[in-house]
Amino acid sequence: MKRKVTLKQIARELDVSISTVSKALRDSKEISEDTREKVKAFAKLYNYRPNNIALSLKNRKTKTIGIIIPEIVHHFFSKVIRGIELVANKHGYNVIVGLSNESFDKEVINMEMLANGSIDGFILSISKETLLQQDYHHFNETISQGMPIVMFDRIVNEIHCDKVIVDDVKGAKKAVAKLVGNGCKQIAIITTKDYVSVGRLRTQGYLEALEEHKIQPKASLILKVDDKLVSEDYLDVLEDEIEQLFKQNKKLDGIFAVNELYAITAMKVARKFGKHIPNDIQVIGFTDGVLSKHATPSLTTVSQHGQEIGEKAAELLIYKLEHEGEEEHFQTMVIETELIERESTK
Amino acid sequence: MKRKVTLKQIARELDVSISTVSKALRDSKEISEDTREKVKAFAKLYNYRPNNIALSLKNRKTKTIGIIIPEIVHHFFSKVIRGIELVANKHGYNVIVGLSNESFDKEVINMEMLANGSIDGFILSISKETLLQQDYHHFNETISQGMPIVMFDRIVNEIHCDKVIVDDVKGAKKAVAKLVGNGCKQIAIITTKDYVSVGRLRTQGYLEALEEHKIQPKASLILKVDDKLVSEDYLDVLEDEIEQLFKQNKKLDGIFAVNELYAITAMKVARKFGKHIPNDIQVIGFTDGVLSKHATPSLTTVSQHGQEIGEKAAELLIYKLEHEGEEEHFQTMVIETELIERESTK
DNA sequence: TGTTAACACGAAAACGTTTTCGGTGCGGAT
DNA sequence: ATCCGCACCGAAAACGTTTTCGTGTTAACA
Repeated sequence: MKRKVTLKQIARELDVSISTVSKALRDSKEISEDTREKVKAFAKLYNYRPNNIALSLKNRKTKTIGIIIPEIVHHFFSKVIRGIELVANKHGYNVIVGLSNESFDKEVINMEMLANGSIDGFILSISKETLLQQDYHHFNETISQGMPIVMFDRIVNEIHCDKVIVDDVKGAKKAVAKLVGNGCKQIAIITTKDYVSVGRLRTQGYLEALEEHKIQPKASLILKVDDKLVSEDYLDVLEDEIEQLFKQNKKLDGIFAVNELYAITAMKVARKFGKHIPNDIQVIGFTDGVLSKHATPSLTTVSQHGQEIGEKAAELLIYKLEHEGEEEHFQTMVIETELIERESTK
Repeated sequence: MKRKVTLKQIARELDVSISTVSKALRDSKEISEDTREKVKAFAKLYNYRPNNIALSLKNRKTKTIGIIIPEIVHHFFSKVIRGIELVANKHGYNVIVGLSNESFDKEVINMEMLANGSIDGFILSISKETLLQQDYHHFNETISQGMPIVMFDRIVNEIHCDKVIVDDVKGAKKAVAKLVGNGCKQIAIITTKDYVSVGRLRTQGYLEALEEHKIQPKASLILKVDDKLVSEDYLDVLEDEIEQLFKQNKKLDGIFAVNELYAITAMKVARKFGKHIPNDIQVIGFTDGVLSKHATPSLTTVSQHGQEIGEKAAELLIYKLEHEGEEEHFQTMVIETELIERESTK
């Protein structure tokens, strides 16, 4: 077991000073051709690589980006990570991920752990619990310490930082307009409780679309599920609630669901009620997921372009990191959604 | 913007030495009650937190685990990460992830980037390209530098390190035995080309199960797809190949697929051929995926317990890290698979 | 011969910690 | 008066770099 070789060891072996070795390796003109060659040869032989930690300490830059997300077993979030990793790597950065698991405490702890020198900046999506408690002190504190943050998807306006979001309202409008255009008269929405920003925005889009098409919204067509139900364990409860929706609206012929699972479950319920998709009832989901593509029938969906979100977020952050000291100016980037038409609509 | 406060600043403000501050904060008996209180109060006021990088440099430990996986947009891998993160955090470790994207070069580059001091050890799953080229020098090099590695899922026996795997052979046998037990006479396997270890092992399990039940394997029942086809873009090609399988075996009544996508696609093809699942043909997949659960019909599958794999891998690694110097002894941990029965089998 | 400039290299500081090893001052014992 | 021990604190090294500044040697030049 040969430990990693350091400048000091090379210096000792070659009987020169540490500075000479360092300079030689960095091709400084100060060092004679002769010693430069000698040092380089030796370094190559022993496979010398500068120690990242020492460099980080010296430069006060870690070349590392911290990611905090609520959950990683999730198609959307993993796509975002992929996007971040892609451009981070291209710029010589690494990514270190922390999972909040939708918990406020874990979010805070994770951020504190990373903020003490381990990373140069954050890219994050806020946990549900944090959104619920509306306690954002940890974001403000890290920002005030000079550490830039980029938020994506689940954001809050109060925080002064760069943001990358999807136009949830517009995406939802597109979907609902599609249903209307396809002849649906009774369009329901299956959404989450209001405190999660994206649920609220998509509901807003639903309402706006109805209004634009002069359709009176009906309370019975708006199903707000507790979003613990996304966690796959409460599937039965979710199914029950959707069944109620069907029973209360016999003439239901269109469903817009704010996520993939709700949509898939709605299709399952529809089938149970003997309704044919898309002839009797049409369904549109909202997500980047893998379920939509491979379900039967495959699901028409509003794609969020998770990877692109990640890429943009990383670009914004890295720009901030490499242009420090310039006047602060935060932007909110909106990624266009795309309606991907599949078999669940006409 | 107030930068993070350091020991030196506290020392200057309080007119004591750096050492005194450090000791006071760590409750050293060397420092008088008085100054201890004073220092602590000041530190608390300015929200002092020791700089991780400096600590890492001093201790030559980063308390960080490097993960290298081929792909993150993948249910199995993200579950593994979740497991790793869980126990890592419990022990005060962070995780930093690198994606090889199934490329040998990216795997090497990522490892080199992290091995220079950024992390204490690796948890990784080998990329397909690496398995194909059988070039494992980067693993051996990092190990010989004293950095422990734990491999999971896709491993090679040549490398001397801890490993966490699923009993692919046994899992496959369970699945095929189930099909046999359910009365299937013509059981096909849809698998990958041989160089990916898991595909090979699962095929082996398939063959062993047949043998145990005195069934002659037939070459036409073994479909080896190029595994670029998992990438969702070659779906049509995959579908074609499976159609050929159906055409060549009119009496096909059981399918064992080595991953979720193959299984789902097989069900799609079956439906196209007018076969009813599970009455005419039964299907079993191999994975932890989300598709299986929500497909119609839902898919009977061999679960790999990805999260548990991650947890065990992290435990192995952390044990190694915290018991350095003890005699080397590598173990290979086998996580039991579980056959989850759903609607695609009788 | 004395001055200067170029060249080649080393010492040391700095990044932020922790820890070892010495102090200093003081009270009590001899 | 001398010595010892104790309580309290600081200097300095160490982790591995990079970089600034200084210094010695040599050759060129007046």
